[in-house]
Amino acid sequence: MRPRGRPRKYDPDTALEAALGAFWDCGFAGTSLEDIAEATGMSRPSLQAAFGDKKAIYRKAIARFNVEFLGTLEAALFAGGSLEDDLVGFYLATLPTYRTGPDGPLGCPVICTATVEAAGDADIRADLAAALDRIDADLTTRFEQASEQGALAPGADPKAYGQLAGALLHSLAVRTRARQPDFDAEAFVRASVRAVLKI
Amino acid sequence: MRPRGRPRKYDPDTALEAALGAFWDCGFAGTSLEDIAEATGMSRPSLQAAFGDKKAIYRKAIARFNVEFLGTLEAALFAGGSLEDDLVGFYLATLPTYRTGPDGPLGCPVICTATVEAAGDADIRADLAAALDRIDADLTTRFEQASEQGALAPGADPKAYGQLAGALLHSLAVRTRARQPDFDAEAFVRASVRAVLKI
DNA sequence: ATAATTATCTGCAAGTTTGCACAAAAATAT
DNA sequence: ATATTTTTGTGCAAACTTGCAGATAATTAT
Repeated sequence: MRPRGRPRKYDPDTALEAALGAFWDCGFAGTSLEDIAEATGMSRPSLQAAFGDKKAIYRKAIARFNVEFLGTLEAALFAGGSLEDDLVGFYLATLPTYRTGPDGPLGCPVICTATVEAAGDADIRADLAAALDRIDADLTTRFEQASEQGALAPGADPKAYGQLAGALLHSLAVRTRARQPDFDAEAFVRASVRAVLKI
Repeated sequence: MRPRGRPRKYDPDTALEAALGAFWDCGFAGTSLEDIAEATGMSRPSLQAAFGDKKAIYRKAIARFNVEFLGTLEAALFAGGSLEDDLVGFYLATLPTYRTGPDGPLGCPVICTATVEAAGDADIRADLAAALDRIDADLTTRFEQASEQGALAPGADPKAYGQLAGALLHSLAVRTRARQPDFDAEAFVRASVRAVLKI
């Protein structure tokens, strides 16, 4: 059953996805409300009425991305394979996303655009820290699981390995957006996982 | 002997350092020429006459930072200690810089602010890629040196280890700016180095 | 039908941002 | 002294950005 007033012309979820695309390209400060309006097909006043000001739009778009993307990563990380396979699968699962973009790979919208704003904005900083924490926690859980199954060296600290593995993800995001000419993401992932797992 | 015309009121190097401070805080897009003028004490037209437009100021400020900072890091990396000590020293050498900032740690001005702009600006992207490449190359050289001295596993690829070690630096930059509440940079560095070196 | 509700659209007003033109100032060269 | 050179400073014009007010449209409730 429909709500009472005039029906929305645009689906909020679709609009947030389009808004994310704009922020992904140019970052928070580099994107104007006009850019977002163009990307979503909505007018500025409609955007503001639906989501709030620019910062609110940004945070909602990022939050929406995190739900979906981190879910995908967690599925890969806990796919039930060997530790090496699951880790490699975890990183490779980012690549279709990190490589999207109208004119080339844009990396991760959170790591590559929220980091700048984190210095001056406590809310965005907390959002970013929470996202990084969740990645660390997921990876730590996976290493704990591996440790229980004897797939990790006896004295190894799962939390330290979780943070180390998280670091690879951050770098992958940055390197993808920077487009280092000779960087091969797949080779980097496989070699790094093997090095970390002492294979 | 002085040059011919009216003497400069401000030292270009000092001005670029002040401009870097402004960009470090708010990023490229988030910093206005007025902000830079205030930080340097110069008027906007003087800034433009001395360095060019905003992008030119940014690139010169970043280039100046890179010369000094990467020099410091290289000195730590090739201090002549054990591989573990030199690597730990390399990362710890970043912390005084990464932790500076008027209201909290700001991370690395290159990794944390150039990455956003890299998507839309080929020049800044090339600058960033070159900086990341140089870090990778430095670390690779150090691992090659270690390999020759038998301090690395026989089959290990120094380039892969160089990229892995570079990744830790990228993450350190991002994490510092994000201020994860429970993140301990020194512990992260020591544990990660030990894990990578299979100790 | 009429009222009530919700969303959209047009337009404006205030503030920012940028780049440039032009005049003034401070030094050296002749 | 006068001209030349270089930097600095004031001011303006154009474009952009943002937020909001008020009108219009589309739907449901009575």
